[in-house]
Amino acid sequence: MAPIADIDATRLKDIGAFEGSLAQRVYLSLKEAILSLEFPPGSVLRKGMICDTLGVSRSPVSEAIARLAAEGLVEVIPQSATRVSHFSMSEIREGTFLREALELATVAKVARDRTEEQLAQLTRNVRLQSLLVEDGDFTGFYQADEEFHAMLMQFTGYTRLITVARMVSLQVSRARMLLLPTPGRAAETLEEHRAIVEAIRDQDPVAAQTAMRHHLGQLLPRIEPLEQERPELFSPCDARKR
Amino acid sequence: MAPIADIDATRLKDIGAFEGSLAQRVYLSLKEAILSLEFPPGSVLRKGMICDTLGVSRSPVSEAIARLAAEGLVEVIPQSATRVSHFSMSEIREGTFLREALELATVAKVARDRTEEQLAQLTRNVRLQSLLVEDGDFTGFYQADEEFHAMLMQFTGYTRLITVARMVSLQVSRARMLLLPTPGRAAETLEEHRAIVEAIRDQDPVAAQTAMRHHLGQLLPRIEPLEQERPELFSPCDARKR
DNA sequence: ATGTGTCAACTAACATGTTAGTATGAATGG
DNA sequence: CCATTCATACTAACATGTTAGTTGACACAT
Repeated sequence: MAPIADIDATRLKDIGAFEGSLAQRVYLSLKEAILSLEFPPGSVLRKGMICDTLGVSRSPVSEAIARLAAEGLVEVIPQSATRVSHFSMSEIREGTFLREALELATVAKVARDRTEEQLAQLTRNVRLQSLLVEDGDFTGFYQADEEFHAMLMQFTGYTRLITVARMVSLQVSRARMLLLPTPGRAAETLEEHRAIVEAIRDQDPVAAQTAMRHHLGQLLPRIEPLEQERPELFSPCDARKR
Repeated sequence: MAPIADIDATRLKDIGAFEGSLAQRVYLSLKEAILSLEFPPGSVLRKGMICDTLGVSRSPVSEAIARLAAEGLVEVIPQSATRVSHFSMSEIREGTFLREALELATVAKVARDRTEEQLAQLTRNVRLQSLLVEDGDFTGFYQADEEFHAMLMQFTGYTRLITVARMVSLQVSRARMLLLPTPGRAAETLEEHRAIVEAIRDQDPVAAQTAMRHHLGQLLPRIEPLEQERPELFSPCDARKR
């Protein structure tokens, strides 16, 4: 009768797998566990346990948690506890809004300023996606998809763009983990990517934005049903204790 | 001959003026000093000195500095020092790009979904701006300007939007401090705001975006000359030591 | 049985001690 | 006189000790 507020597991990826300062590595390890839903929404993070598991002191752990809190991945209740944030449909909607704003600006700029080399890279990526769809390699397709969008942002020449885009749509990325990819959807996605690349090829910013808007518009309707299907992952459903 | 890498002053606003945790207050105090250019770009932040000045220990100061580093306001050289970031024209350009992306999405949504009450608030704000221009109250006008944009973002119903917009254009805000407001520019700005509100009144998203794009486009050309006028504030000018 | 007050245990927040990496400058060799 | 080395001093990064606020359970009164 109490999976309501459960404790986190000790299956954090070892910090040796990452690089950078201790705090950075702890941050990445925790972030991965949260985004992969290995730490489910609502579960409690105990500093002491994390320190023991990872074999570090509380300083780097505190810094890591502070960053996660700033990004909204965890909620820290002062002097009491810190737990993994629940999903919130309003936050997810906001994330898609912000991401769309950035992606539209990105794709318009790239359509205007693209080089032949950049176009070739995009075309190559889409061809790779095509192969992966044929092979039914969804994991590979997911990666290629991510890379496609990252590539676009990189082509703007704005280095922080990817970082900001990742941050604003963190909740969306996490919710996306619950969506199992289907052959049909992957094929559709591929076509949407093709349309974007074609508009970029033609250096038509308006068409590129339209295609991107359509592409991004597919995600939210697929996430929304989750609120009914998995209500325990969302926030305002419970008036449990007290 | 060494204003090259100078030390920071002790004129931080007392943390008693802020609220929240110690770390939060230290963060706000430092941020204010950096954004107001009281800590000039390139100056070195010493943890010890900050601790003494503010009367706190290194923990909250470290957390505050970590946050400032994440936002790009300071650069920390591992094991060595942390200094206030220089201006970087490329970062400022990127900031304006990101801000424009967000403001355009914002204004389009508000133009679509606005209520009468929201329109009234915007109109009221613009009328206030008009008065302030007449009175030559530039400080007040600056605040009303900020409020105008904040209001728009608030009207979207997306709560993080303001935060994200502030963050991505932090460098721009800081650079803007070097621009002294002129009567002419304030009057122009007022007209641009009027155009935006009119498009929102007509619920015309495209016109609203056009007006907003024009409005935001005024800023960068006014910042760019600063790179020549105040080269010491910018980064890539020096190959000093070693 | 139920609402209330007290208390003990636990946590984040803060303070302080320790370590290790970097930069500076003096001493030395070319 | 200039380059190189090496020792020293200083810093951020990390570890650990301390404080104070919150929570939940239990006792007790109603």
